[in-house]
Amino acid sequence: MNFSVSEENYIKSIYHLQQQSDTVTTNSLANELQTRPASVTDMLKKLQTKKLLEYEKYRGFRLNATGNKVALNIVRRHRLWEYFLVTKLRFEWDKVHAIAEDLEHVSSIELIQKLDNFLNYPPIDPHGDPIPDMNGKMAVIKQVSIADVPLKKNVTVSSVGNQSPEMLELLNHYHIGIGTALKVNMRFDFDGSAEIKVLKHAACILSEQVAKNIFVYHD
Amino acid sequence: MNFSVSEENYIKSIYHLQQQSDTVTTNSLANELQTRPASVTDMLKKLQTKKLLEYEKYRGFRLNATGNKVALNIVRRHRLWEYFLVTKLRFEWDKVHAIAEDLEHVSSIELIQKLDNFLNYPPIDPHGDPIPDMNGKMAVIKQVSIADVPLKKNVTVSSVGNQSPEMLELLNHYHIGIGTALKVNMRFDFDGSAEIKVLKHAACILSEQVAKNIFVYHD
DNA sequence: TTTTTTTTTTAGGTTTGTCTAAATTTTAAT
DNA sequence: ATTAAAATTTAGACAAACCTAAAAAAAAAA
Repeated sequence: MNFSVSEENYIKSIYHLQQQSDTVTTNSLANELQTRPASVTDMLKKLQTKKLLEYEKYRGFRLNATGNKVALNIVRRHRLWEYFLVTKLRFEWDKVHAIAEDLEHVSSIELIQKLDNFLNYPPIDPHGDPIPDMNGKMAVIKQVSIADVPLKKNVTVSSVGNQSPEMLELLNHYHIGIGTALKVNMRFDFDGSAEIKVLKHAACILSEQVAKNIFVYHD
Repeated sequence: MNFSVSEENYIKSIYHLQQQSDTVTTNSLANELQTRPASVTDMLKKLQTKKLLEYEKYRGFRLNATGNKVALNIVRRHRLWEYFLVTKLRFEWDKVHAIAEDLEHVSSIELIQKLDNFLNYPPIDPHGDPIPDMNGKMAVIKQVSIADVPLKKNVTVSSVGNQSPEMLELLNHYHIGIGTALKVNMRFDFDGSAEIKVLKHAACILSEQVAKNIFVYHD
């Protein structure tokens, strides 16, 4: 089934609000979408007719199994585009959300599959959130900072805590970005610094302050 | 200024129809957009208020300088996305139009600039049409087939005349695709076959039939 | 030059997604 | 348990983009 941009935005927002509280209220959704409660009620009726919601008047609502699947698909598209924008087009992390918000509504299934393949099936987006696969499954992610990851394990950078230009400068210098594969050779207890090795580049030392801000995942 | 998807589609279609005949008629535009003449008239009024058109009732219409700039920008987005879909996501040439039709309406300027940079500023899209630059300028393209290009010149594949699976198989085998840089080492008058060299691959011989179907450009 | 045909525009209606203001229901407070 | 406050829904409007049917203008034919 196919959904309008508006419908998709409602579905996605309901999904996000459900992560925090099981059922969602009209007001919170109106707030999330920067719209009016009356508009929300209108759309809820529509989504209910399309059988994506459990909804009882005045009682709140939640996505049913179908709605959840649809939501996960939208989230998948959003996060894949974010990953693309950061790793391929070299956008900075904080600039990609708005653009991905547009791109996510281009709903060709083949497009998204081929994009996923092109990006090498990344499990995590640049903000550290997991990317659902075709069936809506996402990896349960053991995301740790370089300060905590086991030594000698091959890991992949998933996100960075501090996005200041200064941090960016440092990361660029050491060839570290989202998706970079690296391993921690050793860690010095004296100051918490870590020696890391990025493929094809010389090993380098990161201070504890930096290490704590680089998050990685491993399988 | 920002335009709705509908407005953009009208602008783009007027631009395309103008390539053939200087002024455009209501009926031809309705036909191009698969819509009704009455709807076209409605939109023309709107585009006229937005000062993109020269339009006299019952007399036909055409884009003015501003409208033309807007149109070229949409064409630029469309063709860059087509190039992306074919060269990066490995879509076949005939499958990309519909998807690019959606992507072209995502109108972040920064997105398109970075995409252009990522793709290495391609001057020609996978159908052999020139890609306008930021200012709407496009290269006048000397597009020739491998059967006609001068020997020893560095050229880039811009499009392929025959898109059958058989042709694709052959091209893949020789590592030839849209954007591939190659040169023609020699050509045999006996049968019109050509020896070509693709970077990092062994030289190979293409029959005249194949050579005639591979179009290239050079600066 | 009339008449006929074709093209284009106007008039009025529909759908989607939004809004405001009023009514209703639920929740909280006295 | 009432009453007051907050949340939600209904009723009725509006803009964008489309539609059909009828009117008007231009082009073609007699």
